[in-house]
Amino acid sequence: MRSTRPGRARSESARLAIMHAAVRLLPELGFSGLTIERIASEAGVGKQTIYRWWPSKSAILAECVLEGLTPGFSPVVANSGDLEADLTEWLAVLQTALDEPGFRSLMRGMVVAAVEDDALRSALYENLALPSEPLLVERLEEARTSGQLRGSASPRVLAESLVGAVLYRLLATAADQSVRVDDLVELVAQPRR
Amino acid sequence: MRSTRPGRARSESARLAIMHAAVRLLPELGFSGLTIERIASEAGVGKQTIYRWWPSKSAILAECVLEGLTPGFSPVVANSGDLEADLTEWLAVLQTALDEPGFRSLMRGMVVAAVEDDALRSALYENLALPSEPLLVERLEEARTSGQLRGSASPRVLAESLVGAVLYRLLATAADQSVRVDDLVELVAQPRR
Amino acid sequence: MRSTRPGRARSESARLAIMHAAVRLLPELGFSGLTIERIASEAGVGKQTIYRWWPSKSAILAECVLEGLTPGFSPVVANSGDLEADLTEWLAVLQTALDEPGFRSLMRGMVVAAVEDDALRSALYENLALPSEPLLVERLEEARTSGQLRGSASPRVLAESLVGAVLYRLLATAADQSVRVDDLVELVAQPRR
Amino acid sequence: MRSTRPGRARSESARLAIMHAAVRLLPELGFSGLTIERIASEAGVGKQTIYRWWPSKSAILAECVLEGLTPGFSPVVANSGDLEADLTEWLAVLQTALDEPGFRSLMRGMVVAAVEDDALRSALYENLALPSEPLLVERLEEARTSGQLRGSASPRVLAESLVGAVLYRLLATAADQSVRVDDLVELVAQPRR
DNA sequence: AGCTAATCGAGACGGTACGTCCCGTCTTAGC
DNA sequence: GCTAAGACGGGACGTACCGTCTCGATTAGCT
Repeated sequence: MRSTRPGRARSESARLAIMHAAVRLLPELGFSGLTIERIASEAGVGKQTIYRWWPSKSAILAECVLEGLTPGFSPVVANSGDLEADLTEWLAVLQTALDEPGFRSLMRGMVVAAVEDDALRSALYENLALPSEPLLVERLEEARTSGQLRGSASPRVLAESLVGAVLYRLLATAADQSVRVDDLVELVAQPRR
Repeated sequence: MRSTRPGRARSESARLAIMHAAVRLLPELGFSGLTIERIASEAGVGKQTIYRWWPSKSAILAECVLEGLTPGFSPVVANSGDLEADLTEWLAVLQTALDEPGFRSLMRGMVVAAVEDDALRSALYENLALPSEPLLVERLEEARTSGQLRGSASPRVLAESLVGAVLYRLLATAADQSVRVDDLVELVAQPRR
Repeated sequence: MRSTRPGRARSESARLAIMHAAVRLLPELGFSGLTIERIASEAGVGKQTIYRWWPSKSAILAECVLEGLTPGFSPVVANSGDLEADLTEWLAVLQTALDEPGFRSLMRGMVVAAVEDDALRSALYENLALPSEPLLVERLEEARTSGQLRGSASPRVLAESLVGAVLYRLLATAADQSVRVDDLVELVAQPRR
Repeated sequence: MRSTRPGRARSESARLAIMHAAVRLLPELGFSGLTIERIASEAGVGKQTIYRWWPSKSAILAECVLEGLTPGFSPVVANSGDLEADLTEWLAVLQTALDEPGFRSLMRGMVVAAVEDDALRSALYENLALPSEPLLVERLEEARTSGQLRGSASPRVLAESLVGAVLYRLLATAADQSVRVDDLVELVAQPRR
C-alpha cells in the first residue's frame, strides 16, 4: 500500500462540482444534448480535469448514481411482514418521484446513458438506483417463504416484471402517466383474505 | 387533387438504400455513433437527399420500424383459445430474436432513439415493433372474458408487466440472458388444471 | 483536363476574407500569437474552411505574399543607367516602408513564419516579397557590364549583402533604426567622378 | 550584504540540465515546437523549477547563448594587422559551423526566438552570439585607421552588411549553401597590391 | 421534342463539440 | 526554500459531423 502519490492531490471540490453539474444539466439537455464542454463550463472547471478522471460522460453519471447524487426516491423496500402494504408503499414512492418531470427526464437520460456504458448499467440497475431490484428480489424471496407470494414464479421474474412495468411507463409514455399501483401489487402478492 | 408534381420523382432506390444503411449500421455503431454522414456514404447518397425527406436520424429509424425492416420477430400474438400456449409461443419467438446479438444491439439502439424522439417512440411502442403491446392487450382482454386470466389486474397492466420484463432484460443485462418464459406466463395466465 | 469537379465550388470570398484577416492580425499578434481560431473568427469563417485549403498558418501567409496582399513597398529596382541613383531610390523606398511599425511587425512575422515553412520561404525570398533579391541581382549584373559596379565581387554576393543589411536591421534592432542608405550604396556602386 | 538566503540553495545541476535540454531540443523541434513541458521532462525536472527562474523559453535560450552552450564557432575576430586574412578566417570558421545541419537549425531557432523576445535579441546580436557584430565593428574601425578599409562607408554599415549576408544565407536558403567568403571579404577590405 | 422543375450525388460552407496538448499556477511530500 | 511530481483553470489544436447551401447532371410530366 503506497501512502500518497507525489504531486498535488485531486481536488474534491472540482470532482463534486463536475458531478453536480452533470446531474443538473442532464434533465434539461437530455443525454445526447449533454456535452463535456457544457459540464466543464457549468462546473467552472477545465475540460482536462474531466478527461483526467472519467473516460466518458456516462462514467460521470455512473459515479453520480453510486454517490447518491440523484435524489428523489428511496430504493429501500420495507419489510413490515405485509407484502401487499410494503409493495404498495414502495411503488407509490417511486411513482411520486417519477411524477416530477425533472426526475423523469433525469431517469430517461440515465437509461439512455446506461445502454452505452457497461459501468453505468451496473451502477444503475444492479447496485442501487433505478429500481433497487436486488433489494426487491430479496423482499420477494422472504415473502415466498411466508406464503405471501402468489403463484410459483421465481422472485427474480416477479421483480423484473414489476420494475419492467415501471421502466416501460418511463420510456414508452410521453405524458406523465402513472403506473397502476394496485394492479401491479395484485399481480404479485397473494391477496389477503 | 394533384396526382403528381412536375420535376423528377423521388428515387425509391435511394430511399431504400438509406433505410437499409441505417438499420445495418445501428447495431454496429449504437445510436449516438450513428451519423447522417455515415448513413449517406454507406448508402451511396448525398446528405441532402436524407435531409430532404427526414428531419432526424430517429425519423429514419421510425420509418424503418414501420416498414418492417427490422426483421426477426413476429409482433403477432396468436389466439388459439389457449392463453398459456399463445403467450408461451409469443415470448419464445421474441426471446429467440433477442438472443441474437445483432438484433439485441439493434433494439437497444431503437430504445435509445425512441427516448429522444416522440415519433419513433410511437412507432416503436404503440404501432408494432418492440412488443406489439396493443395486440397483446387485446389478446389479454379476450382471455379475461374467457376466464383464463389470473387475478383481477387490468389487461393493460399485465401487458406492460410482460413487455416491461422483456425490456428490462434487454436494457439491464450485459450478457445475453434469457427471460424465464414459463414464469412470465404463469404470472399472467390462470394455470390449467 | 477535367472541366469542373462535382459539388459546390470553393468560395472566393471566404478565401479572401481568410487571407486578409491573416495579414491584418499578423502585425498585431506576432506569428506565434496568431492562431487559426482567431483568423477564422476574424474572417467570419469556420475553422474547417481554413484547414480544407491550407495545411498551416504559414501556408496562408505564403499565399498572401504571392498574391501581393502585403502592400507597402515596391520590389522593383529601376534601371535609369545610373546605379547609384537607382539603388538609393530602391533602398529609400524600402526604408520608408520599414519605418512604419505595422509593416515592420508584419515583415518580422513573415520572416519567423518563413523559417518554419519551406513554401513561405520561397514565396518570401525568391519570388517577390522581402527584398526582391533576384531583381536586384539582375540589376547589379547589368551594372557590372557597364562598369558601374565596384570591385570584382559577384552580383549575387553584393545583392545578398545589401538585402542582408536590411534584414539585419529588421531583426536585430528593437527601435525603428534606419539603415544608412548612402553607405550601403557606396559599398556597392563605383563612385561617379 | 547577506551572503546566502535561508533554505535550500538553487540546484546548479537542475539549471544546467534545463539549459542543455533546451539547446538539444531546439534544432530538433524548432522554436515553436519547443515546449517548457518537453524541456522539463527531457531535463528530468519539474516545470515549476523552470518557471521559478526563467520567465519564458526565450529567456532560457538567452542564458544558453550567454553561457556559451551553443558551441561550434568563435565569435572572436583576430587582429593580425592583415584585415583581409582576419576576415577570411573569421568567415571561414563561421561558415564551417553553419554547414552543420544541427547548428544551422539551432541558429534558425535562435533567430526566431530573438524576434519575439527583447532580452534574447540583445544576447544574440549585441553581446556575443551570432555574428559577434560589435567585435567586428571594432576590428573594422581599427582597419579604417590603418587604411585597410575600402571606400568610406562606416564600419557599422560594413559590419552589418557582412553579418547580414550570412544571416540572409541562414534564413533564406533551404539547402546548405555556403556564402562566398572571398567576395564578401573583397567587398570590405582594400585589396593588397 | 422542348420546356420546366424537382430530384440526384457531390462537396464546400459557418458552426459546435470532440479529445489532446500545452500554458502558467498551485499544492503536495520530501530533502 | 528548493525539488520532482502532478492536478488545476484555461485556450488552441486539428478532426468529425451538424444542417444548409450551391453545383452540374438527371429525369419526370406538361406543353
